[in-house]
Amino acid sequence: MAKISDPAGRGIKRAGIRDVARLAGVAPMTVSRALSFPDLVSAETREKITAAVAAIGYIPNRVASSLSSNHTMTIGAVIPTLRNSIAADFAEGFSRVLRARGYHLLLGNSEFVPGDEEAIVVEFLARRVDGIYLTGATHTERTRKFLRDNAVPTVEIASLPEDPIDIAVGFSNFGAAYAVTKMLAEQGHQSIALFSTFTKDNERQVERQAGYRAAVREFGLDDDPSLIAELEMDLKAAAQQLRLLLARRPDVEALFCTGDFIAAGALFEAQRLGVSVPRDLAIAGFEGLEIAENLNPSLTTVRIPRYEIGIKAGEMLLDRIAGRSIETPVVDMGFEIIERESTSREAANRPAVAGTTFRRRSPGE
Amino acid sequence: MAKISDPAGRGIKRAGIRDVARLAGVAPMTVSRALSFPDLVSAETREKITAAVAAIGYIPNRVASSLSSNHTMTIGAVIPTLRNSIAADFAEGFSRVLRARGYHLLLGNSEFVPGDEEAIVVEFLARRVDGIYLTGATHTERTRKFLRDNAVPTVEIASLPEDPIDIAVGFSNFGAAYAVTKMLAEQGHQSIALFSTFTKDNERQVERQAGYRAAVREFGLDDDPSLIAELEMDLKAAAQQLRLLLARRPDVEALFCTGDFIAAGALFEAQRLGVSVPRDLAIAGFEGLEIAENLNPSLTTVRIPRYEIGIKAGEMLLDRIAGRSIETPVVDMGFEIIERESTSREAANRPAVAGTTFRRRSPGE
DNA sequence: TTGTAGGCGTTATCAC
DNA sequence: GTGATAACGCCTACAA
Repeated sequence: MAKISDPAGRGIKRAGIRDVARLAGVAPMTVSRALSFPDLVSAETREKITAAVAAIGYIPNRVASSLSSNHTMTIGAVIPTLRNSIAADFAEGFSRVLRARGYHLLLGNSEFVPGDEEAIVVEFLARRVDGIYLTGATHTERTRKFLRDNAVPTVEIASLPEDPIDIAVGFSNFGAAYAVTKMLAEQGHQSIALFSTFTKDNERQVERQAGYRAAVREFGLDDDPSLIAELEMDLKAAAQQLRLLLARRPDVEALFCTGDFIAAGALFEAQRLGVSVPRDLAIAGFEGLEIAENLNPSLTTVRIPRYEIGIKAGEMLLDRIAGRSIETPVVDMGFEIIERESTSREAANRPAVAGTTFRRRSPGE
Repeated sequence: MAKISDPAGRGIKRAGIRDVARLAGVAPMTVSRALSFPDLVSAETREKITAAVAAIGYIPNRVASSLSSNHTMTIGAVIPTLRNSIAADFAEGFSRVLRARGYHLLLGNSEFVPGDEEAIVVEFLARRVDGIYLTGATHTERTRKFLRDNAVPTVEIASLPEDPIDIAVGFSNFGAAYAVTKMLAEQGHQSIALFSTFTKDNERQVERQAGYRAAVREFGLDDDPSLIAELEMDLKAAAQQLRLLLARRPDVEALFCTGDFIAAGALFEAQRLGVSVPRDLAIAGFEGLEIAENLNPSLTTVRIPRYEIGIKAGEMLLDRIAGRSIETPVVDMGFEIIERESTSREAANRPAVAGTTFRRRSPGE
């Protein structure tokens, strides 16, 4: 294999715009124009330059152009984790929009630690990103201040913050959790348990718990605190928590999980314990992952328009960067409850019930 | 909310190193040194500068420093997709190593299209990344040439390429698939089906099919081509293909899926069809996802050290960038077959068999 | 349509 | 230990 002699890149003098200009017999500025705005250059000149670029193997230096133009064509994205996470789906839609418009994504993992997020944001600012993408709406005061002081277009994803840093695209976590709990209540369940992931520094989970609690109050459901557990987004943790729950409250009738993998883990454990779903225990998930509709019984869940949220966020942020005015700074992309076998009262007797769906906007919309 | 007046960032004159220098009463060069190499500056000067930085709210401009120093502290990563993909796990380990050493990740999605990968790589080169991370070993000739000509440290992930661009970290896809098929054969299965994802431009899947075929030949198994299907990494597609397979070959005894989600989809469909696993059909997966051990029956699979591969790749690439010599350019991180209930001969009669594991290096190691 | 001058904000280099 | 100077490679602004 060809040995790469100088990893640091020193000593290798890459071709510059001057080299191209010399070969094409024009001024450097003309080369710059020919590459950025081909229409501003005569066809003849353009061809000479194109040929020179190809001959030399010239690759423009975007670092220099960024310094000069004050645009990096880069968006910094803070994402808690890519593992088992719908955050990856948001980011994927977002990144597709960016790429189509010549922007690239600089990635930072915060691991759900606001302090880490702050450090990442500062690093992004140092790199002079043109915009910033934050997952969720829980940030340190300094993060908010940095972003506003530096006037960096910023989009917050997955929530509907009351006081957004700049713009936001998401859905009502409160409303979705409320709707699921209400649905379970209307099916006659009185003791509805809640498995959520950790609420620390995660307003999405806080909102979902709040939505659950609001429904519990409104419908006069069992409000025993031992019906609630916080755990990792992890199948095994869900299995363990289900065993603990059944030990504490063997009479529990329904279980609402704020993540489909948690619901799946609970469902699998129920099967192992001989607890029939939905006959002995109804289970509902959250997120609308592909696996939900394939489980046996199929899983009732809330479909979040993950991909669409990412795309909308990308479009809005780029509009923002382009200086176009934003009609609504906080966009609610809604959610959809998908009722399937895991909460079907009939499925207790006859399995394989087809799922029915209906769409709701978040309350207050 | 505070209005951000100027999205493009113009008109807002950020504080520069000169401003800090003036306030601290030193030269700009001294400020630069104090921030990059605090030890080279007297304690007194350092304090004055630290105070000035805080007072002004100075955030250094890394674009300028990159241009000047010829280091961007950025690695460009090409990842086919973040959805349902172990590629996200590789990247997560990789990114953690980078961050600990001050590097950041620039992300590009190739969607498994080598031409797109090439365009992304060129863009990365234009941005003068210090290193490049590629998923897999299938790249266009031009991509390889660009990277070698420009002497950019490059790591290829997930395969063991014979002719690596620079360095590589992965495992033997061939060896792992061979081992699974062999295991099934030794359990007495004669007709073993294969569900893999698309082999087009994906040498990992090509290698896995090749490993399967090698075992089929070696053990004199049923080599009916209709036992093989290519499909998306998708539970529903797996369900559909299982129905087709059972229609074609109702006598099939075992099914090897080159992805755990495919295996899960097939397992769920088998349950719906009343096909008992493993009694009527043994099923094995690939990847070693968390879900595999939680299914009922638990799923036999191949554990890939996903996270570890990412970490090793990060360490090697940074070593490469630092100019340290690399002992082995292609590192095999091995794999581990995890036998669980879904292929257990005894589980047909008594369920809930604990999984047993053993570790193997790739053949030839 | 093309070219000239100057500067973007930092760091390498060498002198003090 | 500190500072002056000259790049880094391109683009903005203006001129021809």
